[in-house]
Amino acid sequence: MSKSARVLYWFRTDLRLHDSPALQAALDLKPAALFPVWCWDPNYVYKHRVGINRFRFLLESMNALSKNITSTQSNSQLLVVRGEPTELLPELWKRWNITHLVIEKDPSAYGRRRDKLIREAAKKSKVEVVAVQGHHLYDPEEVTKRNKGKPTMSMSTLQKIVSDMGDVPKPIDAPKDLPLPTLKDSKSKSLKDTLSELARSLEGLPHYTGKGREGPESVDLNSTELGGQRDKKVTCYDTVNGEPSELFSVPTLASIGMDASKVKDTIKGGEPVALEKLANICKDAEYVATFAKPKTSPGQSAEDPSTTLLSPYLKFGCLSVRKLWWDAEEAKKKYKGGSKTGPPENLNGQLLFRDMYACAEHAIGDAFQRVKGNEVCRYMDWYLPTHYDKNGEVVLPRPPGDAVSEARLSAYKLGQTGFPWIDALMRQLRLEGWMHHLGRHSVAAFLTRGQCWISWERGAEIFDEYLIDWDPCSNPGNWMWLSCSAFFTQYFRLYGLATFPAKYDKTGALVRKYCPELAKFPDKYIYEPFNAPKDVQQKAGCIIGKDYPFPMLDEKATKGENMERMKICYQANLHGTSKEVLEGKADDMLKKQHGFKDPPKEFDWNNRPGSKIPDWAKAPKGEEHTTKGAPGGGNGAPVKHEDDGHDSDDAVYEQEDEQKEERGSKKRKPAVKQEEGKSKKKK
DNA sequence: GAGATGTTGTGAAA
DNA sequence: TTTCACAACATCTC
Repeated sequence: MSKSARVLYWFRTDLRLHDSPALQAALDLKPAALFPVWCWDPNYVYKHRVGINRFRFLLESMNALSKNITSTQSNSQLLVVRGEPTELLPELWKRWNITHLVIEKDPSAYGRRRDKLIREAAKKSKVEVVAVQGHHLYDPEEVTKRNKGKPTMSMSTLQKIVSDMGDVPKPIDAPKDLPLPTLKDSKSKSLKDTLSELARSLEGLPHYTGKGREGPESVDLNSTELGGQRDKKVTCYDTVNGEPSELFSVPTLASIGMDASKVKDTIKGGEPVALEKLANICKDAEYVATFAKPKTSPGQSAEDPSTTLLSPYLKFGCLSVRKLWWDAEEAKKKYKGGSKTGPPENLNGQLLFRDMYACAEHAIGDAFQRVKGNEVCRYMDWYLPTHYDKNGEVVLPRPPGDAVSEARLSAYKLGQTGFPWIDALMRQLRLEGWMHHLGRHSVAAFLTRGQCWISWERGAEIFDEYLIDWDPCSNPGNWMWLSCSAFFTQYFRLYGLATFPAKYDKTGALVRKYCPELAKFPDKYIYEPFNAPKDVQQKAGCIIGKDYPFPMLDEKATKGENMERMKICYQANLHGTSKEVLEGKADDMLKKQHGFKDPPKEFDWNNRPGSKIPDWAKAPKGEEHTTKGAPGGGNGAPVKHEDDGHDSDDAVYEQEDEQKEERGSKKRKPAVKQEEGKSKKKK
C-alpha cells in the first residue's frame, strides 16, 4: 500500500522542516510523490483581522520554507494554490491522484471547523487523512479529554494533567530528502518542468472570486472601511496557481491589496531566522537558566528585547515548540551558577501557558474569542460590546457605541491617548507588530478594567490586526486575564501608567523612541509630561495640549470608579453563558440593581491636537481621529483632529492655566469631566 | 471551613 | 531593599 502512496502535505501552522511530526508521518508512508502545498485561504485574507505586518511575516516565512524545500529537494518547492481549501483541495486530490492528505493538527476553532469539512470531503474522495499534533507541547485534544472536557483555567491544573502524559517529545531533525511532487506519468526533468506540468493539470479550474466561506459574503474585515489596512484591490485570486512566470509562487503584499512601505520590518519571518535566534539565545546559558518573565523589562524595543521574541515564529510554526523547550533545557544544564528559575516564570513556563490557553480554547471553542456564550468569561457591562443579530450572528460593522468610548478607542488604537506609556506601546505595536508581554498587560488593563471600561473584545481585535504573533488562544486568553474576565481575579491589582514603567526604566527610553515629540522631556516628567511646569514643556519643545495630546481621561478617578464597578460585577457573578446575558438583559439588570452610570458623555477633542505627533503615528489620511473605521466599525462621532494644532490655542492655554493651579494640590485635570453623582452600590 | 496560593500592583513604612 | 497593608478575588490543599 505505502509504495503507491501519493501524499498531499498541507502546510498551515507549521512553516518549517525541522521537528515536524506531521511531515515525518508523511515521509513514513514512503510516498511515491509528495506535494508540499500551501492553500492561500480567502478566509484568512478577508475574514480574519490581519494587518500588513502579519501578512508580511507570513509571506516571508512561506518564501523561506519554499527555499528550504528546494534546497532539500532541488525539484520541489512550496506549491501555493489560491482558493477556498474546501473547494480547491478536492480538485488537487483528483488531478494529482492523491491517496493521503497529511496535516499538522490545527487546534484553533476556525482550524477545526475547516478541517471537519475537509475530512468529510476526503472521505468522499477516498483520500486518507493523517493529522498529527505538533503545534503545542501536548495535544490540546488529549489534555481536554483528561480534564473531562473542562477548560484548563490555571497553570496548576495544566501541570497536574501533563505530569501524567510523560515528557515533552524530543525534537526530530529536518528530512534530508523529500519525494518529488510529480504526476503519475511525469516526464519532467527540472523544477520548471514539474511546475509547468502541475499547472497544466489544473487547467480549467475556475479562479476564486468570493470572500471566503466564513461569515457574511460581502464583509472584508481588512478593508479600510472596517478599520483594516487594505486600501487596494486584491489580485492574488486572479489565478489559481500564480502568474505563468512564477507558477505556484508565494503571493506578494501588493497582491493582497496592502502597501509594504507602511510598516517597519523589524521582525523578519522564516525558519532559518527562527533557528538562528534560538541558537543565539541558548548560547547564553545564564539568560536561559535565570529567565524570569515578570522581571523582564517591557521598556525595551524589538531591536533589543528583554524577552526571546520567538512568539511570531511559534505562531506560524517556523520554530518547533518542542525544540525551543528542549534547547532551553540543554542550555539550563550548562549553567553552573546559582539558583535557576522554574515554571511558571521561566522560558518553559511560558510555553506551558501557551498550552494552557490552547487547551482552554479547545474546550470552549469559538466562543473563547467573545464574551457572549463563553462560559469561562465573567460578564462586565463594558462599553462597546459586540452586537448580535436575531440569529445570534455577530453584527458587522459593529453598531456605534457611546461617542466618548468610540473616541477613546480610536485614540488608543492610534497611540494618542495623552499617556506616553500607553501611546509608545500602541505605536510600537502598530508600526512593528510586536509589544513586550508586560506592555500588553499595561495597555490591556488600561482599555478595560483600569481606565476606559471598554470591552476586551475591542482590544483583542486591535491586537488581532496589528500583532504578528496573534494567536487565537493566547490572545483572547490574555485579554480575559487582564480584564479579570477569566483566569485572573485580583482586580485590585492595577498597573499605573507612570509607576509601572518607571519600575523598569526611569529614563523612558521606549517613550522617547515611539513618542519623539516627548523626547526632550526630563526623566522626571517623561511618563507624565502633563505634570511638567510650562517652562519645562517649553524647554522640551513640546507643549501639552498643543504638540502632544492632553490626557484623555483622569487615571486615578477612573481607576477608583472602575474598581468599585468590578466589585459590583463580581458580586452579580454573571458569565457569558448566564441566562441574563444570552437574553441580552444583563446590562439592564446590572443597571437597575446596582445603579451603574451611563457612559461618559463629554470629550473635548479641541484640546488634544498633538501637532508634533510624527506622521507615521498619525491616522491614515482622511481618517484623522474619527471613530469611523474603529475596529469593528464606529459611529463617526464628531471628534475633531487639528493637524497643525494652532486653531485652538485659546482653549489650550485656558486648560494649561487650570492645570497649573491644580498642580499645587497634586491633582490632575481630567480631559473628561466627571459625571454628576457617584455610582453607589446598594448593599 | 481555614489557610495558603496565585508568573508580572502600589505605596508607605521599616 | 524588603515587608506589609490595601480591601479582597477564586481555587486548591489540608
